[in-house]
Amino acid sequence: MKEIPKNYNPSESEDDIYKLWEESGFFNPDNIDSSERYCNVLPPPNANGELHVGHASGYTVMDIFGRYERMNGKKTLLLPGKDHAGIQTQVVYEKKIKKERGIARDEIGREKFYDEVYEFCMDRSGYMRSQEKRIGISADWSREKFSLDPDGLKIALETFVKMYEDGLVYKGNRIINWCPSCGTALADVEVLHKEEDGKLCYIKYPIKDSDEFISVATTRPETMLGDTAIAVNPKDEKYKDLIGKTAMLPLMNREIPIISDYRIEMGFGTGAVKITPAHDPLDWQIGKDHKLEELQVIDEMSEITDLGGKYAGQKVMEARRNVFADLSDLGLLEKEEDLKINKSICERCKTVIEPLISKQWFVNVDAKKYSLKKEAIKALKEGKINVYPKNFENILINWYENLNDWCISRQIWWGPQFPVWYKGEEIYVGLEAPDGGNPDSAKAMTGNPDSAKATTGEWVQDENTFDTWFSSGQWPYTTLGFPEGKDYKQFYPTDMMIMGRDILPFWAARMIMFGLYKTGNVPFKNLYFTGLIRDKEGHKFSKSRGNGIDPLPMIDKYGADALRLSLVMDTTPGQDARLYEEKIERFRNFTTKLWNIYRYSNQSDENFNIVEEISTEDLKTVSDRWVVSELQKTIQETTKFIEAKNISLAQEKLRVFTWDILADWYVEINKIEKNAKVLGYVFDKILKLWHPFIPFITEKIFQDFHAGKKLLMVSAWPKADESLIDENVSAEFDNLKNIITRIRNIRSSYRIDAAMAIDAYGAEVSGKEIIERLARVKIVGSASESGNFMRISEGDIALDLDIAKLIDVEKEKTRLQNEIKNLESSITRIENTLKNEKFLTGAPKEIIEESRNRMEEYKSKLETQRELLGNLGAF
RNA sequence: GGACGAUUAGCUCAGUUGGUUAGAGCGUCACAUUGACAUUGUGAAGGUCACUGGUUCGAGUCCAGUAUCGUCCACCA
Repeated sequence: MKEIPKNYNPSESEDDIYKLWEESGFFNPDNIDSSERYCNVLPPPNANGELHVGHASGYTVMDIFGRYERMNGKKTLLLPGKDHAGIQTQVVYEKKIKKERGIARDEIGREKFYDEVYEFCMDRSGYMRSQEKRIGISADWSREKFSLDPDGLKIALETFVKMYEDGLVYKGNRIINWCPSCGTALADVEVLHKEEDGKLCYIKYPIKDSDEFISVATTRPETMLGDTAIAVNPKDEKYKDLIGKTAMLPLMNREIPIISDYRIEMGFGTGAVKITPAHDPLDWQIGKDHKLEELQVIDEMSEITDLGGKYAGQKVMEARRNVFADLSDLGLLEKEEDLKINKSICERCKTVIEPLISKQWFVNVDAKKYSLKKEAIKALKEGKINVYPKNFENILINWYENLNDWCISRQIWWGPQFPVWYKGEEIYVGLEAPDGGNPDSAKAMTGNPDSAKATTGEWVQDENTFDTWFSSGQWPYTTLGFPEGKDYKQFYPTDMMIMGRDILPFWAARMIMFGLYKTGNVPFKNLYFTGLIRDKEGHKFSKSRGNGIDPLPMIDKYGADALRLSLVMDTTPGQDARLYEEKIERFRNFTTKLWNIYRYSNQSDENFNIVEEISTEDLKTVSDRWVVSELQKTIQETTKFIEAKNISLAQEKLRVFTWDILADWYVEINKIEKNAKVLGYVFDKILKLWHPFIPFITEKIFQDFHAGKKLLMVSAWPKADESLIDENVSAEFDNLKNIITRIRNIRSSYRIDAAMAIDAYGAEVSGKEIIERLARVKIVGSASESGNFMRISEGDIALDLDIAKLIDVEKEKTRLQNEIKNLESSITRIENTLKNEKFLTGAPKEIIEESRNRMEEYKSKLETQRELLGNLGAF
């Protein structure tokens, strides 16, 4: 007999198991012979850090589906990769060199900086890959991609060229979000809004040729230097007479018109607004519509420009104080109020955003020739993508409907440069530099992309780099090798995409738009959102809070399987879930349980082996038939739930079968009525059913039987054998089960010592030994005609328990009376339902039939209980 | 302001196309060391499914509204 330790030790075997899988070659779909395919291009984590629990959660879901499909015999590809993550990585690396070497990127220079960051990403990628393997993800590492790999990048840049030709991208002056710290423009989605305490400052602007004033309210007094109008709502009675007049801009002594615009809210502040088109998004819109001048008074370094008069050169905050003081001296400061203001901050470095006008590259998401957003909405509405959970489809559509043009140029160094060249006024867009060009001639950045316009007579490449999401939005087909790659041809459109709900607008939405535009097809057929993982109190994990759970120590301590279960069990797609150590521990306990079923099986029979097929002749007892029948139902239901992408319910079904049915009942009974073949058969099936969820322990056990000759990973997913489903066995087994439970109940409620066997009478009772053992009774003789016994019965099993001396008769009477009352009310309820004409005509036949049966069942139970109550009178 | 989500046992959460007496884990209480497992077993207590109305033979589930909490988007100068 094999010596099997009491507990499964994950850290001892997980690495070996993973190696076994990897060396088998079956992570690579080329080694699977099948006409069916399954592909999930994995979301590439940012190659600048390490794996966190959010990655682990996503990978677990991806791996569950991937392993399931592989066991179903499909050529299965989980394609891993890493993303260069432009701004974020640049920020991370700048911090690193600042800390370690005390230098800034300018001191290194663009080219060298780029090379260093590249090396850094390669290093981090390697580390992260090792972490990903520890989660157990069955990805094909031979195909691993990096977002700056030349092949994939070329495809992504070709898209830009195509979009340029189709008029879907343009370079233009628009107001953008400028991060003074990162020194780059940002897309709207890269800006966070944070509410803070601030001041609302009321300034009086004199009306020209009058001694009157008009008051405006602002949270940023310094921007008044760039005011080119004052706007009021046309319906505002208060200002009706002032529309069309001219105000004098204090400090600058500039004449500005008073205009009317419907976007001005009458109730807020004074109802009059200073308009600074160059430094506020709404003002910019209004300025465009009213053809106002745009005066840039703040530059990319957050300093006042020459247009700011005597404040030129001052930092924004400094200018604010000075403007404030000067207005105060002039008596033009009316008052100041406290106000909650919504500050825009950079997602990556948390610096306050400076809205300013800049010449940037934009994607026109609603172009005449091809509307990216409308095509995406259309595809969704046509049901080309199954979205899990379903309601996220509405969120996506809503997001598209509100989508504005997308700024894709960044003034950072880390990332792919625009395939655009300039010579004087000429512009060339294409993958290769035109003749005479010198693509390596990038110069130091000034923040103004126009500086790339060389005047030297040579072609000079645009210095801008792409927004990361421009390339990652194309990930599904760039990684597969659009349009001629073998993988593209066999795996696109992919089957599954899984991501956290927080990156829906960044990523899911863009992949759909790009996929449809470039390939004419959706990038994936199923889109599954996970919720966010939060801490025990429901807070988001964050570095500053220090409440994150690092997945790797958890794997060390409890095993990857336990972590996987804790991340996906009892969860709903798109719904946030909490994670904490006790929860992981609880699932570790489950793996121990599974292990011990295995251990028991070996101990009970020295030739124990797993068995793939079984026939009805092998089923000797009610319990055998019951457990095998229940197993078939479990196979059916588990499969059904996975197909419906409901992994949580699939696992719940399996857990109930494994723990409640198999371990707590069948294994206990098996100790008396041994049937190693049935046990081996059931065990084989649960190993397979559990494998996608907990791959390590299941494979480990499987290898104990197969010693590397066969892999559980590529074993066939079980199919239910309907001939083994016995519709009647459940009721039959329930009699046995219920009688045992009844006795246990009696023991518990009357405090009968668990160690003491209760004498009972009922010699011919079926399942005698099982009842004796599991309920700890001693059947000492036949039922007698008389005597102070408590009779219990379930179906055809009846026992007389000799416990008169041990129990409290009154208590038992009360219990029986209560049960009788419950049964009576249930019966009355069903009777009324069955009397209801509408129910009889409206409800399906099965339901009516079920109700009738249930009523019969209750009635027979009621009779028994009444009889028992009567018997008690004898005591 | 717009969109979306949540509200079910003390806590954390499941609950499939509407159909038994609404479930699990943890926690609590009582008992147990019986041939795997104390990382265990047995049993118990604990819920007017947020509220109001509607549809239906039948509602935790569908519809409308209300309340509270939360998320995202837009944004008030």
